Amino acid sequence: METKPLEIEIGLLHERICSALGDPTRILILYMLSEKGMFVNELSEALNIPQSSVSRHLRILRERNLVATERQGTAVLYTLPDKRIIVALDLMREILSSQLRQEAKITSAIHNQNSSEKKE
Amino acid sequence: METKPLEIEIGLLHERICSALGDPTRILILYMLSEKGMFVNELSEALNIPQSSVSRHLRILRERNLVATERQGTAVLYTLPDKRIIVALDLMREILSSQLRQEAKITSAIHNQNSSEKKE
DNA sequence: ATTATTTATGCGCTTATCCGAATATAAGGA
DNA sequence: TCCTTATATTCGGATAAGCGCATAAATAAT
Repeated sequence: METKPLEIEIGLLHERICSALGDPTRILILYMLSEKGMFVNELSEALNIPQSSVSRHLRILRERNLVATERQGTAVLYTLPDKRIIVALDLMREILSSQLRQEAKITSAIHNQNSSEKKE
Repeated sequence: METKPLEIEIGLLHERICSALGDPTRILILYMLSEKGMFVNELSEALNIPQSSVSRHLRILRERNLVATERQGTAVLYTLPDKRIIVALDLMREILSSQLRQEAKITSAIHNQNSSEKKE
C-alpha cells in the first residue's frame, strides 16, 4: 500500500494543526490569547473551567507550537506566537456565516411557499 | 452560568467546521474534490478505503454543507461548493511548514553546539 | 527546611469517534 | 417484476478524547 506525498502532508497537517482545533475550549483559548498573553489561572477563571482541564488543553496547544510559554515566577504566561491560526479560524467563521445566511434564505423561502400555498 | 456570544459562535464554529476537519481522510477528500467532482466509488478507490467508510465521511461533510451532492442515475457526484475551506487549510499548511522550518533550524543548532562542545 | 502559590500530571471513568462487514435503500435497465 | 449498480445505514467492537478529583512538581518567600 503506497502512501502518496499529499497524504503524508495532510496526515501531518491533521496531526499537528487540525486535531488541536478539535475542541471548542481550545479554539476559545486561542482567541483569548490573540488579545493578550494570559496565565493558566486567568484562563481558568475567565473560561470558568477547572485549572487541570485548562492545563491539559494548553499542553496540546503547546506540543503543537500553537502557543508559547514564558515562566514568570511560579506562574506561566501563555502567548500566541503565530497569529495566522486566528486568520485561518476567522476564515472558517466567514464560511460558517455564509452557510447560516444561506440557510436563513432557504427557511424563509419555505415559509413564503407555505403561506402562498395556504392562499390557494 | 452565563454563556457569552463569542463562546456560542465558537461552539458553532467547532461543531460545524472544525470538527469536520478532525479526520485526515476528510481533509484529503476536500482536497481531492477541490480538483474535480467525484463519485463515492471513485473516492473509495482513489483513497483505497472501504466504500462504507468513505460514505460516512462524506455524510459528515455533507451535513455541514462543506460538500454538495448531485444525483446522476444511481451514482452521486460530490463537489466542493465553497473553495474557501481549501484556502483555510492551505493557510494551516503554511503555518505547519513554518513550524517545520523552525524545528529544523533548532535541530541543526543543537548539532552545531554538540560538535563545538566535542572540540573543547 | 517549611510553606504558599501556581502549574502539570496520574487515575478512573464516561463519552465520542472510527472502523469493517453486512444489510438496506435508491435508481435504472432487461 | 427482477436484477444490477451505486450509495447509505446499521451493528458491534475497538480506540481515542475529555473530564473531575487528587496529587506531584516547580518556584519563591519566610
